[in-house]
Amino acid sequence: MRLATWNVNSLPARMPRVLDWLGSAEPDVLCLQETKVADSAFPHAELEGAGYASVADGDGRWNGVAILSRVGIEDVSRGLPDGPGFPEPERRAIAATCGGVRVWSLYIPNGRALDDPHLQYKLQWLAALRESARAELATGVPLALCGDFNIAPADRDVWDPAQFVGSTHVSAPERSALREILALGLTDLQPRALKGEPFTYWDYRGGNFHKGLGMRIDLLLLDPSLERRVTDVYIDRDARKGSKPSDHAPVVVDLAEPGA
DNA sequence: ATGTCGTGGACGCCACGA
Repeated sequence: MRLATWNVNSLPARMPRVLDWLGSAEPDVLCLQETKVADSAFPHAELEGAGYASVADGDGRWNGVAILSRVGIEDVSRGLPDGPGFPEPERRAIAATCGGVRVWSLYIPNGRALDDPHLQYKLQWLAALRESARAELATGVPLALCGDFNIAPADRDVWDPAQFVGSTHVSAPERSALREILALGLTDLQPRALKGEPFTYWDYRGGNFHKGLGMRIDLLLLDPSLERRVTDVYIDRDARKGSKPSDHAPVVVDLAEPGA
């Protein structure tokens, strides 16, 4: 099974690129974030035409998550149980069982600045995610948490750690909240570094992509049963190139059949 | 470290979020 995650920064704006990518990468399951589309306008039919069933949770201008699958989508759940709001709950989590894997598509709050209330919201959100992950692991169904975590797990996951002192995405509380999730027994898959950089996100501004000024903030967290099945993990850096790209690249994992 | 995006409201630009 090929499983991928991609923050598309507006699905309506990115449909040509997404359809293109589905055709070339042929993922079995694709988690999307920042779809920025209301459920009533979600392009289910167009994706069905490309061979993918889809489920979504979005309310328009901001946020929005979805899961696309060609290996089934069952037991869909929207939102993060007991998650915080800002002030109301936002569309940042959807889960479904696809091909025997419990897949979560997650868009963790940005945090904005270390002294911003949004950072506390982010930490509360991660704590609620940890409790959801704990409950999911207890079911025994293979679990994959996929998405834009808005956290660079280690210093090597940003282009220059010195530039990030005092910023979100690298702070001790954020990294510690992520470590607490991993401590439940999940592995942060390390993608093959293409062109020597492990990044998944490059700001649109300043030609950052071409200068290699990126971050690894899009993560695949797998439980041990899935981690044992991994045959490859990579970032599709080419998807960040060309006309009207997202500012994120897809992260892809290939899983051998269970017991293979 | 920002020179860019995407969205939507009231426009032919601005505010906001990232």
